[in-house]
Amino acid sequence: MPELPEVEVTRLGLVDRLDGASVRAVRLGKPLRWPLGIAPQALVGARVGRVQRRGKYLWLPLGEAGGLLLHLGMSGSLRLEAAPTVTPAGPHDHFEMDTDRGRLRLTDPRRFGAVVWSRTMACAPAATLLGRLGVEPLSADFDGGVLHAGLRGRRMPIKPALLAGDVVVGVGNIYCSEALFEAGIDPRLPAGRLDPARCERLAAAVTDVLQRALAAGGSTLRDFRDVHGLGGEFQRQARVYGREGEPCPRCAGPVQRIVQGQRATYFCPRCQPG
DNA sequence: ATGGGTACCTGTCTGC
DNA sequence: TGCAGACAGGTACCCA
Repeated sequence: MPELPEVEVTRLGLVDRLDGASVRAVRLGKPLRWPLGIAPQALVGARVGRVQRRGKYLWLPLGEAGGLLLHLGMSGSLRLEAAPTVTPAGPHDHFEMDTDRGRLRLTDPRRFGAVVWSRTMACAPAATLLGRLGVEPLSADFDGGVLHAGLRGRRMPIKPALLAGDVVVGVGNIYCSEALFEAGIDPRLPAGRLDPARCERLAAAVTDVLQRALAAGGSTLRDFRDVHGLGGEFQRQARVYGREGEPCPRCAGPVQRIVQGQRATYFCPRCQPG
């Protein structure tokens, strides 16, 4: 997916344009990960509030009508098209919400994404999905201490441990490899073995990588688009992700690719000793 | 509690 | 050219 920067880029593109919009129609395409959980007509007439983000989830408040929890899965993106430019729904458009400010559309070829109705963020099903999420990496609450405390006792390698999202949210497969490279930490190191100094370096690297990605509009490997249909640029700045065999930008040795938990990890064995 | 594996689904690229 | 197989940004869930 869309990792945290891509979701935040999406949120930033929606928040002002949708704030106060009134819902005119809701249409569903093929089934997504879970059913919507409410009749689409029940949302007609609702007024949209300010879009929020928690981890990689977006929350679209709908006033009295509750709200929608959205996830972009692996291949999803949201577009907001103004009235004159609306295009017909394609085969991968699985959710559409017409408002007086334009049409919001979820395009998601792989359909790992989700749009789920919930009364509030604090009740099920939203609360269930959000309940296990760790700290927000771009908030003041996140630092090396949080990381160190959260990883204590874990024998799982740091790469999948960071990816799991229960200590810190939003660090997906690209940014995980990038942050570990920036911090000089071996992705295979057992998570609980990271000392406070390494945790401090890693927390700083996570924050830095995510902020730079956000500034670049996120990463577009294939599917991701912002609400205007534009791709992100961060993938060009990636130091190790997707660069197996290429020279490490620091030591010029070959970048290595390994598989951890069925996901590719890219790293430099010389610059990431532990 | 931790952690490993599986499942969901489609499109694209690689190698034979 | 055709086709099988690998691979892709995520994460809930089941089981050991």
